[in-house]
Amino acid sequence: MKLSTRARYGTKALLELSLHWGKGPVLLKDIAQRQQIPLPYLEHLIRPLVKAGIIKSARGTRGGISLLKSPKEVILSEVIQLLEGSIAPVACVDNPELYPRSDICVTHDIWVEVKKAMDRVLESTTFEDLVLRQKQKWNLKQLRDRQK
Amino acid sequence: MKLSTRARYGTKALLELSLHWGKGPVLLKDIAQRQQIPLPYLEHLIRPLVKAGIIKSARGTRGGISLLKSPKEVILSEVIQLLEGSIAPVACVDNPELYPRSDICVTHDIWVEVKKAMDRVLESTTFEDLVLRQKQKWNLKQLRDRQK
DNA sequence: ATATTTGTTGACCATTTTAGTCAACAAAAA
DNA sequence: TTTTTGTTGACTAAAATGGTCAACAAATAT
Repeated sequence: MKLSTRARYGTKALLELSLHWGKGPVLLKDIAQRQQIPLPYLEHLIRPLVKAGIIKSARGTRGGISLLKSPKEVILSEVIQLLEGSIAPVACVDNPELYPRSDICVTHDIWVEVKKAMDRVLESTTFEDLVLRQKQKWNLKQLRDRQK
Repeated sequence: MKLSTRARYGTKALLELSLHWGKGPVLLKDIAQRQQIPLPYLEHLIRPLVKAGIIKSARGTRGGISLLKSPKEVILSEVIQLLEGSIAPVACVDNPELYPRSDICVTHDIWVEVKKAMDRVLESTTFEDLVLRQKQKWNLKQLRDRQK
């Protein structure tokens, strides 16, 4: 039940972009370095995000990638779906019609509930939320560091 | 983020045992056939459940496996943990101490929330619940079938 | 122009995980 | 002592994961 690195790296990249929102494009190279992601791998990861219209990319000297939407409009569940595919714990949750017995299968119902519980968290989280949380964390850390 | 077959098969096997609770041991062969699980695979799957004291096994002519606890006392989250390991979507949720940056990492916090949401479902579900749901489903199905 | 800096694409690959299989064995009961 | 079951450990095929690499394309700077 682990999330793939695709989803983890991808959300981190989008968080970087969200923190940089409104300040022009960010270099893939820089994201890769700051988030410890192999650059050639990151190049592949962002592709579905470009396709989905969440980010755009530009080549050349002042290129890089940047958010197309406001962080407020980028929902975590959507991003995970793009990078990871469905988070349903079992395939029959997504298309019960393929699994003839799922209508009398009680474990099926439980996995539906688990997925809904995950969705409630992921659908209620935007990248604006993550940005706000991040800034709070940094403030707290500064306070802690000054105490020493 | 898919559950492994271990967890799926294992919970199905335990559901079979729960439905049979109080009526003596069930043959692995029968569980394997009813739930479409390869017998030699099932033999391996049940081992952690025996070790954990949830079921016991007996060899020989009137052997098989049977529940040691009442279905009411067997919690789904515990079973999943035994068969699948932690359901935490990322490893740093389980031991943040190994990941130095998790205290300032906001994605970490989200994964914690996702895990908690899953746990709320899995920890509140016992195999008695599953048995009751199963019997309700069967009743409904009978009613539906009579309508035809 | 052309050199440099970026992103794009597709093919490739090593490692790990998953989902089993198989054979030899052990114990209980008929 | 034969039959019926579960036990154990070694083994394996296939798929998924997590990348890498090379050739290319487009923007910008000179």
